[in-house]
Amino acid sequence: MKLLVVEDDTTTSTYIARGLREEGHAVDVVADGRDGLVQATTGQYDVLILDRMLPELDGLTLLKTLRGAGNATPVLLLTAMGAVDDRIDGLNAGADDYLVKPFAFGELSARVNALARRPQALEQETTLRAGDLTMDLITRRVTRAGQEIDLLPREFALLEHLLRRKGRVQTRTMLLEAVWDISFDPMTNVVETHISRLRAKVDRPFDTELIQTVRGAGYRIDA
Amino acid sequence: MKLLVVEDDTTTSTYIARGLREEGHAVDVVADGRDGLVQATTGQYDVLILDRMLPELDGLTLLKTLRGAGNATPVLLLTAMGAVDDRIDGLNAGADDYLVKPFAFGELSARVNALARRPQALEQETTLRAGDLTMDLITRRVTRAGQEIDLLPREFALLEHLLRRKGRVQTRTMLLEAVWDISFDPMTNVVETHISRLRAKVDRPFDTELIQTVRGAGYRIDA
DNA sequence: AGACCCCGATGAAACTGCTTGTTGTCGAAG
DNA sequence: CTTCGACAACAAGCAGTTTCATCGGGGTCT
Repeated sequence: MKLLVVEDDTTTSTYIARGLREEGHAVDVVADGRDGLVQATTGQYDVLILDRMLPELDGLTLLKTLRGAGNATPVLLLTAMGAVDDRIDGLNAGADDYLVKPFAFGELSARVNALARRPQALEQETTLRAGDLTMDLITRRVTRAGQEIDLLPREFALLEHLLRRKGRVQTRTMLLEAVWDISFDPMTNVVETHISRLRAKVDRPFDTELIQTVRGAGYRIDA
Repeated sequence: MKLLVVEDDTTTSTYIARGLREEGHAVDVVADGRDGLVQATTGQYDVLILDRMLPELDGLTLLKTLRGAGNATPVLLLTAMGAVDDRIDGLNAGADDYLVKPFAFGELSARVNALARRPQALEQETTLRAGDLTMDLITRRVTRAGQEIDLLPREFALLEHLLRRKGRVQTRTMLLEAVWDISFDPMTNVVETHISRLRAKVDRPFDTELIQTVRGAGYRIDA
């Protein structure tokens, strides 16, 4: 199993790394957040072990960035603080599990194994992603490249529908049915109108366009 | 170490109990929530292992009741569901850790030991916060920017509910269910009314607004 | 009586869908 | 190869509708 440890305290990181290697894993170690992000995005890891407090780039930010980029590698967050709030922040940021320092090595090992074993994307239900776009269905927040976008209810519904069938073309009829709940052609261009508005908020301010029109067929979202 | 297992599925409970006894712990087992509550409050346990779904009295309710009564025994929550939301609910209710079924015994053991080792009462969430707002659930005091705000009972309940799910949008229906305990639409604007009153006390006198309306969806609190 | 809460009315603001005019794309004819 | 026409998609403005905020009256419980 290939693991990445991002931890600035060398005492801790060598302790973790040695233990995991003894269990037969391939372990990479980096000491700051920026290197961590690079390494995490380029290497194919089974689990990331991430300290919350890091130089250069804080662990939570790193995690958010990673998730924002669509990376779903299981993350175990190490935190020095034990307050519930911190855990919640961690889970919200996209961590799959957390561990409060100090911890026994056996505990870390158990959790790492649990994470690797767990069928991924079991969580995902609450957040939809496409490229650098994130849509959180619970908080009802949409962000792209870290920037928050606020959408009107209909726009939100439309984007949600498109994201849920990412990559597949949705015809006007399908969209009318799903988002407007009408099964006849209203003889107007409601769909086009709303796609246009959605684009103005979601695509226009950024460099790559996520919402694509398939002429003669419909629309599709794709990274 | 003295442990209590509250679990209705006998297969699981005997599996857990046997394992823990082999490690030299004293283990009591009860099969429903009501017995669990009685046992937990009377016996002096080091850790409680609590199933989330229980007959008679649901695990989460049990936990809340226990915490409400000032009992700070570390609790490990077992949950069948893996969604982040459930974990957050669990942690909010006062759990110290959770474990998603199915799990390896070693994992359970590691966590139980970790909980017992951990200096207690470090958690005990009695205050909710959002930005410069503080809500103390014991003294029932709410302050913002150092200034005390007094709320009517319903307003207090509403704010508490929103704070407990900080960041997440709560629909009118959810609020009616949770704060008013009614599961039908009363066809009136009770919620809006109380939100309005709450805002007058909590937001209006200050510069940033914590209570946000998400048009077409509901309300959300956020710093 | 007092405190608290629900209700209905009212006005304001937000949202949506339509209309209209513009731009873009494709294919066939010149 | 270019031009033109038809059709598809887009964008902006406007107006009807829906949703929300606020207020005061009246009911209810203590």
